[in-house]
Amino acid sequence: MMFSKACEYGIRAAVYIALHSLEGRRVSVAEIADEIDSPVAFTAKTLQLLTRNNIVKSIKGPNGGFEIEREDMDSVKLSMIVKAIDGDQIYVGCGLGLKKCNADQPCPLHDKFVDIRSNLRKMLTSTSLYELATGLEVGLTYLKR
Amino acid sequence: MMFSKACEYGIRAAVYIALHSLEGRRVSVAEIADEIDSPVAFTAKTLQLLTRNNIVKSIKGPNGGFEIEREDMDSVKLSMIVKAIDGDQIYVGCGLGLKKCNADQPCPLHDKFVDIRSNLRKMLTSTSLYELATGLEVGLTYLKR
DNA sequence: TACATAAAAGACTTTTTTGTCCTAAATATT
DNA sequence: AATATTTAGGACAAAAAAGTCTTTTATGTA
Repeated sequence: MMFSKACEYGIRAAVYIALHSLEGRRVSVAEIADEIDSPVAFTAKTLQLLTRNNIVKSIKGPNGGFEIEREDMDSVKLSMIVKAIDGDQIYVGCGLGLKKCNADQPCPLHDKFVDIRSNLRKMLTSTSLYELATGLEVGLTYLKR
Repeated sequence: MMFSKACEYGIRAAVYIALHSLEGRRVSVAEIADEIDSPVAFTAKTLQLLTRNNIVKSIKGPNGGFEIEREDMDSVKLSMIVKAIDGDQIYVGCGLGLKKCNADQPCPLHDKFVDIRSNLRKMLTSTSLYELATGLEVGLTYLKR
C-alpha cells in the first residue's frame, strides 16, 4: 500500500525478532521467513540491511540468528526501519512527484498532503518495536495471512 | 511517495487539461507532456486509461486533443483518477502486505493505519479536479519542477 | 582440528514498472 | 479525394523491484 515489499518483510521480520528476543530466544532467517510468510532469501537480504543499520543484531554460527536487545526495542522506531529500507521519500517526496515542491511553490496537492504526511510521520517516529511486539505477544495481532 | 509514476502523470495531466478546458481550449498530448514535464508516449498511454474511464474526453484529428467538461470537473474526484490508474490497493491494502488483515485479525500496524488511511481516502474522494485546476489558474500552484 | 550451523555477500533470474516507437484509425481542411 | 493532424493500440526496450542460488565467512561443539 505504501511500503515496498522489502520494507513490509523488514518490518514484519523485525517485529518477529523482537517478540522472540523478549523470550530470550534467537531466531534464524529460515524460521523468520516461515513465520512471517515471506521468501527466505529475499528476507535474508532485507535483514542484512537492518543489521548494517544496527536495527537488529545478527550472530553467525550454531545457535546464531537474529536478536534485538530489550533497550533497542524501545529506541528503534518504525521510521528507522522504513528509512533503512525504503529511504526517506515517504517523508520528503512530493505526492505528485515534483522535484521542487514546497510551501513556496507547491503542487496542487501539496497542502492536502501536509496533514496526511505529518500523521504518517508522527505514527512512524513514535511507534517502537516494543509496542508492536507486545501486541503480538498477547495474541492481539498477526504477522501472517 | 504514494502513487505510481503513471498515476502522478495522470493526475498532473488531468489537472492541466481541466485548467485549459476552463479557458475553452483543447490540449494535445505533446503540449500536456511538455507542460507537466513527463514522457510523451508514456503520458499518452496513461491518458488512454483516463479516457476509457470517462474521466477526460479525447477528440481525434486536427484541432483535436483532450478536454473535460465543466460539470465533470466537479464530479471527477482524485480518487477516480487514482483508482483508474493504480487500482484500489491504496484504499483496501494492508500496510504490511497481509492478505487478510482486518479489524478481527489485524497486523501490528492495522490500528495505526486506520486514521491515516481514512484521512487519505477522505482527501481523495472529496477533492475535485475543479478545485485543483483553480489553484493552478490563479498561479498558486505548479505542475512542473 | 574437523565439522556443522548460520549469516554475509555477490551473481544471477524473473517480474513489474516505466518508457519508446511504429502503425492504424478518426477527422478537419483544402 | 487527398492530406495533415491528432489520438489509439500494440510491440518492443530499459530500468527497477522482487526473488533465487551459490559461495564465503564466522563461530560453536565434538
